[in-house]
Amino acid sequence: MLSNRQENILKFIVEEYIKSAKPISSHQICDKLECSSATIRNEMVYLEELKLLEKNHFASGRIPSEKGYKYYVENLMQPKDMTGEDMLKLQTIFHNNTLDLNDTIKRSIEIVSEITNYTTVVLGSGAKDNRLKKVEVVPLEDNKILTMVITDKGFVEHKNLFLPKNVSTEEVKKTVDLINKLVVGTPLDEISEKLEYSVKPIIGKYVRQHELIYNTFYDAFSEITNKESDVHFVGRSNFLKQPEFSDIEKIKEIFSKFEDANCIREIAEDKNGINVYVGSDSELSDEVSVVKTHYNIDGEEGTIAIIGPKRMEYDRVVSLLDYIKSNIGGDHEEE
Amino acid sequence: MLSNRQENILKFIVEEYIKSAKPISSHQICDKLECSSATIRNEMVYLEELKLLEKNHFASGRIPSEKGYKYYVENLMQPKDMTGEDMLKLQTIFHNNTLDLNDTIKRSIEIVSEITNYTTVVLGSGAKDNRLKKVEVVPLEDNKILTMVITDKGFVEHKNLFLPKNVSTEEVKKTVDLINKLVVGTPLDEISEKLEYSVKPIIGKYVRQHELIYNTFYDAFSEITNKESDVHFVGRSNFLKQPEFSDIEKIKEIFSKFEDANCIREIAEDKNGINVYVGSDSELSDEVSVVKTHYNIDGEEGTIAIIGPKRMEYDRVVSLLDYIKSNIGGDHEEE
DNA sequence: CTTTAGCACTTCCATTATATGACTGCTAAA
DNA sequence: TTTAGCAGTCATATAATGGAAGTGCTAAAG
Repeated sequence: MLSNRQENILKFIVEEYIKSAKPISSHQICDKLECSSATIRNEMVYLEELKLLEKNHFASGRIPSEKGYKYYVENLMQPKDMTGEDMLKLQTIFHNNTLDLNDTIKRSIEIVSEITNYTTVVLGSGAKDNRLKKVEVVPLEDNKILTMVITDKGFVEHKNLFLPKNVSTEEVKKTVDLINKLVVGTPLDEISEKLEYSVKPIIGKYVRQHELIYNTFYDAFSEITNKESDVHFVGRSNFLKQPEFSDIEKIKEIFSKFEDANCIREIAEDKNGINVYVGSDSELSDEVSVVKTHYNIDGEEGTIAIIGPKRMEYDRVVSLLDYIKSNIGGDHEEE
Repeated sequence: MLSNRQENILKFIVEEYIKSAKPISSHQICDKLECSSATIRNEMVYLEELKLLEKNHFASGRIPSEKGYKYYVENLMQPKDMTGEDMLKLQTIFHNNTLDLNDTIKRSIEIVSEITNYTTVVLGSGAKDNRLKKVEVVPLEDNKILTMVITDKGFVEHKNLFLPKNVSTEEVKKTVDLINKLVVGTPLDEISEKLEYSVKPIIGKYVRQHELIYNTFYDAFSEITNKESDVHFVGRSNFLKQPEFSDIEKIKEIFSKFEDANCIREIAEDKNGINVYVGSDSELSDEVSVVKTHYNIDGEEGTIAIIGPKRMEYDRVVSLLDYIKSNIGGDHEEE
């Protein structure tokens, strides 16, 4: 258990280091807390024994360790009031009624990325658990047709297909009718299976060239349902602005993680509320922290995450995320 | 006019520098061309006077200048045979019949980025010149409806709308019918105008709550048509692998250009064939080169670009792009 | 028992000096 | 026209130096 003074020292060091990115000396602290630098030094030795603080070298000031950041986030951090400026910028998004949920979220994290200089991500949940609402085809010029798969949650996936020359649009329409009659309401991830045992056996009765058409649709479906959930990244290059990433090797490490979308998807499983993952807990790199939250608005779900250096303004980021979350929820109910 | 030997020297320097990223000395050259280093040095002085070569400092070897690269690309470069390995990787994409044009292109530039370690981009032309094929609404649960705008080229844009409580789906459908009757066939960029003078005046006769519904659609349309053409970037972080970008400031410059999608869009206007833009001609940065080409397959058009350091394997990149271009053209006609 | 002043000690960092290696430019001879 | 050879220039790596920053420890004071 830490004494009050020890907590104050830790809090000061974390917050000051977040601002300056430079190790904090005992002298800097004794100006704030009313005691001498020697006293502070004694306390710092204790905090270092608890692995809450670290030194770069023998005679450097202290910096927070990963454990120190965590202690700060869990015990010392106070919710930060948002500045009017930040609020104003976000409100122009929330009050724009022409935006749907996805766009609102995307725009707002763009703002967040811009004002904080961190990297932000939205991770749609994709359409895996959606159910098929309908399939539709629209004939375009020549032998080109547009195929659309529409889900109950309003997710649309489309694909332009080129019909083999000996297949008429009529035949395709019959297939589509059959699919709509038999498969609508099925969750997307069971579609392939259902096509195979409920459509395939009877399609031959109604449609000529059924093999070709069936295969085309089967392929289109499996491609659509395998489609990875969409990842919307903003402000990756903000990492370049952080002094602790002036080393090109660290940048490489982070960016290669970013290019691998799976890695981002892994950070999605989540508890309720807003969660902070410091350093190694982030699953991305020991050098970064992730603040994230899950949303579920009328069945559309996803994850919003803010990624920055461990030396991140946790209080500000948490309150921004909180603000966004409370605003996207009630968007359409206001009117 | 350069002598044969001078051209050989320039060619050797460019190609060797592309491989090694290190200034080329006269000694390296005289092993290849059969003469002494002193002779080479004399020639190099001449090439430097013509601004085809540069030095980093007094006693360094030579590196190609921007003008030198251009001379190389226009006069000295020979088409490079593709390696079997590169071809094989691309063919797995081209022979996959379930992919439509966009996906084929995206996948193939992903391959290119991977095998070359350069950055690649596809720039769809968007749907600006497309004509409206139809508008469709699908009622989802509660007061949520899915609105889709479909164009004659198979471009689909969709948006989830929340209906105000006092508006029924029937009313919306009437509006959609009206739009389909009156506006179909109009180029997307003229839609707003046409809505205003041909739909708005009469909608009041058929639809109750017409103001609300009309405005909702009007907004949705203008948002959809203003939507920027899609930009698909791959392998941005490949720049980090290039030794000339070990300086974080240069990386910042490039990456900030990449974040600004407009900047990419500017590189789109194009002559026929495959074009090489070295350094300042690239419009991105003096430090990079862009190799790009425009495609137009059955009305779907766009630009493919490969972005790398000036010290780029021009011959290889050109042949890759050539190969892709000749393969995406005839994709669906093979069957 | 806690706090403080003071000093010795450690490490970093920027500066300077030095040596080395890599090339070129030039001159004079082939 | 080509070549050999040498002096001159610059980058790079390494080592030496002096200071600045900040700690740990000790002993005295509160």
